[in-house]
Amino acid sequence: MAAMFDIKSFSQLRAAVPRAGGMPSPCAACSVRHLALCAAMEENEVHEVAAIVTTLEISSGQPLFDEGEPAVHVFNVTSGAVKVYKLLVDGRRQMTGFLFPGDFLGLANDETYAYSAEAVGASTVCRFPRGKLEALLTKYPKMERRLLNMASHELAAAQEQMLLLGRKTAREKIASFLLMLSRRAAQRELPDDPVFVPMSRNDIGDYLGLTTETVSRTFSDLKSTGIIELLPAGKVRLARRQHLQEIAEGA
Amino acid sequence: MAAMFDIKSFSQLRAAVPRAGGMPSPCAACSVRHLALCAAMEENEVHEVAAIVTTLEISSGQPLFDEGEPAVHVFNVTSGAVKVYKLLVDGRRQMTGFLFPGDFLGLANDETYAYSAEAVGASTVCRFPRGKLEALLTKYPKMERRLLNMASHELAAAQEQMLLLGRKTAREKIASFLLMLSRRAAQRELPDDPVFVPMSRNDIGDYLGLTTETVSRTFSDLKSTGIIELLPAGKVRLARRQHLQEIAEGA
DNA sequence: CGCTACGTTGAGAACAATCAACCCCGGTGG
DNA sequence: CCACCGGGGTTGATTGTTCTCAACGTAGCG
Repeated sequence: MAAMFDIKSFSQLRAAVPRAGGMPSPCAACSVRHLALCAAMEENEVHEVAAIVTTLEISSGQPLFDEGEPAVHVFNVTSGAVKVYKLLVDGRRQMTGFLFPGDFLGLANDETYAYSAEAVGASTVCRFPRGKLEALLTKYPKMERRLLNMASHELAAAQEQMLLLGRKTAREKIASFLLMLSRRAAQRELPDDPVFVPMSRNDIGDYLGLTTETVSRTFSDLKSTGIIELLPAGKVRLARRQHLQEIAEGA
Repeated sequence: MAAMFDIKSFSQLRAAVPRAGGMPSPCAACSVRHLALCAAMEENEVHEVAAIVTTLEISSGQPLFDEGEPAVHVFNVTSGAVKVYKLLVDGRRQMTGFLFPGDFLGLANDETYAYSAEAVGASTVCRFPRGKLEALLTKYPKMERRLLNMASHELAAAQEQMLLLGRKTAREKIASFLLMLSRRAAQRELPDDPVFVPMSRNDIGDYLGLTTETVSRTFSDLKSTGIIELLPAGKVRLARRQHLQEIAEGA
């Protein structure tokens, strides 16, 4: 298979953010506002968000923050993808999520981040100072409600992932993973059938609790059964989606 | 080993809730208020919570709700313990959490519960109609903030559990589990060294992504190494806590 | 007083991990 | 310009941890 990740094809994940350099309000033109925290805000209120936000361009592999650092910022992904993970002392890694445009990260009860985050391919995020965001949440309870909803969604996703990690076979894990990527792409109005898989086999393994080799073998296996097709540039066609769905559910 | 669970010893989990039958405000005397959602409320405000709450006595094994049911209520555990889990179609089960007094459950973005919940031993919970609680959250933003904090804590715990499920060995899982129980008991000012383990080997297995047999073998193994001691009535002494800690962290 | 549920232990099987070789592609520097 | 190098992916052979199947003990309950 061709390299799973290259910058050119990765651009398909980038939501277009048409704005002139130095424009004061990146939020007004934000293409993922309907998915993000800011969905709670009216047109005439977003400037208050814009006032505290910094837009950052993150190049591939660059960290946003590391586990244990003081949690001074929270983030919203606006283009590209971000992976978040935890490590054991001997280096074993568990990816706890892949985040796409509109997704939120950095919530911490503690004063430090509970996980590390880094860009998968070139990405952009908007960054909020934690204190200022909290002030905004206090001023706009509907924004806080929105955040609670997002956290609650995340919690449901985390529980689904626990089911996957604890009880599914390698085959079921990969099937679930591909369908999850497809569903999330559809939500963002990106191509969801030849679905774009921007992360490496190793990253996928660390997300699903498998090794690189098992991920690779399982892809090959699903391919040889005609359930998926591996296309160039990291795209995967879900040739028999219904069958894939059944595998994912453990049927 | 003696049965891991019996009603008599289970009573140690019950926080004393001294109140006369039919008293109007169970919340005023609630012994876990400082841990629960109501921690956000002042003395003179709890009656508003009491007005919408119903206190339920749940006997061992009785369900609170099942995955997929309309999510009309949310709950706060006040005594005993509750297990929450998800199922695959063929019956494989993943426990997504064990909840103790003060813990909250039933958050659902969707209109249906994303998981099932049932009592582990006789327990009591207080039940809120979802709509009325939401109204209260709107009236008292500090309560909503409290809920967000609780959700955020849960999220961190879920991520920790993903690390466990995806990357830890059986031995590491059991060590982590025992320490988690001990920590949570300490938070509730219950005995944390001979720690009380109220759930069955099977429940533990479904929480840790292991089989009953592996759980049992691993307990035996830790015991024969002198790291833990299995006491009657489901109590476990963490004889070498530091060592257990190192195992849990993967050292 | 047997029955059932739970726990323990053993033997063997199986799924995924590990160790290893190889390919392909892209980038780099001689 | 092309050979080298390194990262990612695939595939094979073997190992090993955990699962499965099975037997048995014990405690509590009807």
